[in-house]
Formats: sequence, structure tokens, C-alpha cells
Amino acid sequence: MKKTNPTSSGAFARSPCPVACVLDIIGDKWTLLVVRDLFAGKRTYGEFQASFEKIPTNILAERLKRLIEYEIIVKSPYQQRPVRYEYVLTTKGKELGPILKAMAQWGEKHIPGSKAISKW
Amino acid sequence: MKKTNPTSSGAFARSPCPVACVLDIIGDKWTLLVVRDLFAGKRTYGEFQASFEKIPTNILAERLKRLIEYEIIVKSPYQQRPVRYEYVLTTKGKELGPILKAMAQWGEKHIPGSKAISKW
DNA sequence: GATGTTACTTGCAATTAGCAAGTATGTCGA
DNA sequence: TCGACATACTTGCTAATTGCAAGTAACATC
Repeated sequence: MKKTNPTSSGAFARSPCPVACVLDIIGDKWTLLVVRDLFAGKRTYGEFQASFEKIPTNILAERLKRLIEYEIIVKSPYQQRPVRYEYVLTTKGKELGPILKAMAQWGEKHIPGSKAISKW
Repeated sequence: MKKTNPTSSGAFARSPCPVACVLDIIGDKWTLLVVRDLFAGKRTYGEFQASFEKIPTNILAERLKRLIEYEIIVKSPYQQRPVRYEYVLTTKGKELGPILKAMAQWGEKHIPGSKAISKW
């Protein structure tokens, strides 16, 4: 994995602009959909995979890794025998809510027919 | 250019979820930076190119085309001899402000050292 | 008519995405 | 204890997208 983490490295990937930095973390087609699912109450790998948009499994694995790296989520076992893990939003992760909400509002207003699946 | 426009085609590219639809339009590393520049008062191709992040020129051209397609911006001549064009946010485009604002706020809070270049 | 400016387009190598299949770990029932 | 099943990934390979560099077009100015 490349070292372009603007939070852990001293240098910024592209610029010190907060918008650019945020886009370096969540600026792709899948990451925020996983976060959306987390807001909607999904917790396990299988649940994310089962979402309507059918995220490719290798991309899901990579994005979860990234989200952990950026401390947006944490992974922890929720049962033994067999060990099963759940992914949970951190406080930092929960604070992505306003971004998601703003997107959902814009989408519902400007993309005819689009309708929120879940609430947050 | 591929036909994945969820607003003009009857079918949604991936899902009817407004977040997914919005990500299909602005879910990449560059589009929102151009929108940010527009909010910051930049108007011409050259001004976008001169931004700190140094967007590749072919990507800039393609993104401007997309933004026009989705009616987020309009292109119009602002002078003759020689004809020069400016790009301006539509009402729909201006309503992306809250998304940008939410991103900037999250970035300023969680990415140490990141600092907004401009106001809106 | 040579040079400069703005606004792109084109070509190509490199990175990333996406599909399908495979692997690892552990459960459960016969 | 062996086979079938489930969850959670990893790997291999092709296709699409990105990004760099260079080229082009239209016009203006010297």
C-alpha cells in the first residue's frame, strides 16, 4: 500500500487544503458507501458485501483496511467460536455524518427518483 | 464517454440511493476540487490548472465536460477578440456548498495541519 | 511572420478497478 | 472423522481510468 496518508506522514499528499485531504481519504466511489452502511447499522464484512451496489470483495477488504488506518472505524471480535469480527465507527468516523447527510440531501433534491434507503 | 448518467438516463448507474448517485457524479479525487475553486472565485481553464494541486489538463477538460453535462456549471463567453470562456456554477452547483463545507470542517478538525485556503 | 497566450486534445505508460476463483478457519451433523 | 457449509478474506488476470508529456488550434501582439 502506498504511503499517502496525510494524517500520519508529515507531508500532505497533494495540498494542505482540507477538502483535498478529505478527498485523498474518502474521494472514491466506494468508501463512503461503506460508511453509509455503517451508519445504517451494518457491521460485518458479509453485510457490506450484501449491499445493493455489490461492492467487489477485494475492494471492500482494501477500503476497510484504509478506514481502520485512518481511524474512521475499528475492528473488534463480537463473538468467539468461531471468532467473528465487527466493524464500528469511531467518533471521528461518526463525524463524517454531516458529509453523508449533505450528499443525501443534494441527491434527493437533484437526482430525480433517488431515494434514501436508510435513516441516520 | 460512458453513459452512466443517473439523471438523464432512466436507470440508475448503481442504485437509487442518493449517496451512491452523488458519488457517481462527484465521487473522485478531482471533481470537487474544481467545484471548490469555483466557490473560491476561479472561472477560467487556466485558473483551475494553476491551482495548488496541479490537476492534469486532460482530466480537467473531462471533468468540466461532466460538470456541464450534469448542469452543475455552465460555460459562457465573457469576452470577444479573442473569445474567452468562463465556467460558472449553476444554482444546482452552488447547492454543493454544504457538502464542501462539511468536508472542509471534517478535514480541519481531523487532519492536523490542514487549513482552508479560501472562504465561501 | 515570429512569438506568445489560452484552451484544450492526443498518445502512451502506469495505476486502479472489477470479476472470478481460490484459500483459511472454524462449525455442525452423520 | 469426513463432508458440507459459512464467513472472511486473498489472488490472478483483464479492463478501465489516471496522469504525464507533448502536440494542436485559434487568435493577438510585436
